[in-house]
Amino acid sequence: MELRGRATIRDVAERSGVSTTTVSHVLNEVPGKRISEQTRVRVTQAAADLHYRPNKLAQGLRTQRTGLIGFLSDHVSTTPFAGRMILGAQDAAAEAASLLVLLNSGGDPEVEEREVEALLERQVDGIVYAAFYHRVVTPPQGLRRGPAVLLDARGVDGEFSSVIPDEVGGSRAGVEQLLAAGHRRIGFVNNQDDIPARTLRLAGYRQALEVYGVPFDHSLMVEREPSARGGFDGAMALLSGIEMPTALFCATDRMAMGAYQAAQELSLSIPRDLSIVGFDDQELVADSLRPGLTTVALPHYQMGQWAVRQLLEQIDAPESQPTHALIPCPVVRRESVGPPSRAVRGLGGEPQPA
Amino acid sequence: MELRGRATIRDVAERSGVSTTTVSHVLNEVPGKRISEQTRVRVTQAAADLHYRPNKLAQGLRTQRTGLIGFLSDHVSTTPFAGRMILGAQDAAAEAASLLVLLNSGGDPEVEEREVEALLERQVDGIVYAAFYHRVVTPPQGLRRGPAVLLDARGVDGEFSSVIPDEVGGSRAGVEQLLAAGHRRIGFVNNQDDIPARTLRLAGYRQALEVYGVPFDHSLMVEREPSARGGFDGAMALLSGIEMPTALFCATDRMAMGAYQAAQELSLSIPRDLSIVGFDDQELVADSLRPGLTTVALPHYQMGQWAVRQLLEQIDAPESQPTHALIPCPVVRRESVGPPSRAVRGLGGEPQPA
DNA sequence: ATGAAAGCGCTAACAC
DNA sequence: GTGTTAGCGCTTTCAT
Repeated sequence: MELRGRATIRDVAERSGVSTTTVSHVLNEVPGKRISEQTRVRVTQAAADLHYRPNKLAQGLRTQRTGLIGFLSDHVSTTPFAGRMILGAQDAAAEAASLLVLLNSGGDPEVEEREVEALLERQVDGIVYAAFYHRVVTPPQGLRRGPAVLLDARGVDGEFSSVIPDEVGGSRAGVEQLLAAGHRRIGFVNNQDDIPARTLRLAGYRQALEVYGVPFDHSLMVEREPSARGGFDGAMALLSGIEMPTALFCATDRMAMGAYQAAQELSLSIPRDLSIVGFDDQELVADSLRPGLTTVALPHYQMGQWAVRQLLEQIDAPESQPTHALIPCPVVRRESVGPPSRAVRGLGGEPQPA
Repeated sequence: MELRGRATIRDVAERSGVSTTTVSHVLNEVPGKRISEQTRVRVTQAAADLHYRPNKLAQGLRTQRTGLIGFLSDHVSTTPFAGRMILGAQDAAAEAASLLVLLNSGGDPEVEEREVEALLERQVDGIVYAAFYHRVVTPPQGLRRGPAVLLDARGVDGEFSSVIPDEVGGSRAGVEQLLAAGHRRIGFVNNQDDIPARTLRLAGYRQALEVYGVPFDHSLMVEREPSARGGFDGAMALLSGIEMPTALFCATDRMAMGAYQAAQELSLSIPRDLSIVGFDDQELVADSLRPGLTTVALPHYQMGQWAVRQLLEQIDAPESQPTHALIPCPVVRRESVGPPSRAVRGLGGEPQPA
């Protein structure tokens, strides 16, 4: 049976001896239409016999609803996080029998506009505009022409609904892991890039300290590029200081990986001599490190899900107001956090973990 | 301007004072239809004025060609490799003005069948069936009903066109890096899973040895789970042997990461005391390790591209024979390979690294 | 060089 | 309860 040669509603109508209207009524279970049990059975049977599947294209043309959702992103699909975001979006789409049409702009605004057009031409019901890391964006103009939601991004104005991770809360929770374990000198290896995460994660770090009554010490923070290299450098700088921190909070897992390398370089054992908490929960990294890295997870799946659910709502209620969601970032505990080492705390006397 | 309220071909026809037929001819540049320069201009102008964009749904209904390609996979989108595969597919699709419709089955065959149906209902022009690691699959029945290509997978019979990485060649090239650097005792930390990569990468390893006239030594190979943990264990086993290898070839980058950890544990410096080559080129890992990991890249982008290109060809030539492609796996040189350490080669007398 | 008419497969008023 | 008719927006013979 060829893609093209499928049974149509007419075939089903003929085989069951009724009109196409009736077939449509039966198969779509249109409410308010009373159909005799007999016909219902005959139609259903005929449809089954013929392996009839409605042509969604024709359906969409008629109903002005395609069950297609555009998923437009800059680099998202090549990013390790992307998958979970897309999966969340997909699952949410599936709840409404919708499918995702994927498109990558590579970050080029012109390409972006063209791609929005391509999506619109296909009569998608709405568009999710995704960024591959939390940032502020100016979405393509075309987005205004239909329902749209920003994923892992905030628009400059609040025009579109959007969903982003609760960086502050996540960061605070991460640092609190360290504080709760007894650490008071906690170095912060921050990302130097000018993105929301930088300031937000710093804010969370400060909040956590405040909760524990620990004064913020500027000399405990460094900013580097968000790579293993940057993390290594930053950690080295912090750990080579006069009064070495007993723990490090790293703005990304890759940086945390660099911090591990620095610890190794300095013959510091984790978590005995040094505790480390990361951010991102890049499984590939966090779970592969020895010991496993305690980190803060970015809720990509949930964000993807939220975006599509919100989009579907907007499609059904076109005049609704934009909503902005903040999804929590849960801490993922592994083995990189322990009590502070006496030696470096310089207090002496307390029992020391093996 | 609302999604729904877009200008139609009729609006353009009215505005330019011609029939919709003519508009269609002009806009689609139908060959053989001579249109006066005047009308052409008028139509083009009207279309531009109205921001006319054809409704692809209607077009597709009429032409039996939607410009939609189904991309169905098991777990692919949540996998770090997925992105490049999807991107390659997308780029190839773009060449034919087609879009990708993404679907994940989660590995459930029943879900898979349903999803193929969903794709078929949408009248996709063809389907790419992708696996998230190279393996042998029995594709869903529904796939037979239209053009389809297997990506990173081989069908049990050769029914569908398919594309997979040249594991043997890649593996050989990787090991040759080590041989060329002078290594002769090369440990192989293989993946224990029963998948094509296991035997194929072993075959490549043996081929490389053969080229250099080095006999295969069974005691130099271990098989472990393909994680950092497994790599650590495997490397430990090999490096603790009586005659320690001077280099390690690891079946995956994650395992290589474990091998780095083992080296650290044994105070072996890479590449001075031990050279390591991985497989996969998981950037996140390979590029973050210190020193950078020399590894063999899996050609995900190219495979994705090949799959869609092949699919498009099949769509245009429905009766063509299935083709099977093997895409080369290039070596990515970083800093984990050096000449063998004299000390561990067991020649004696040489100075020994700290 | 241009247009009328049919029809892709489906749904939705409105009849009966 | 079921059918007739029109039409979603487009392309494509076939006329003229």
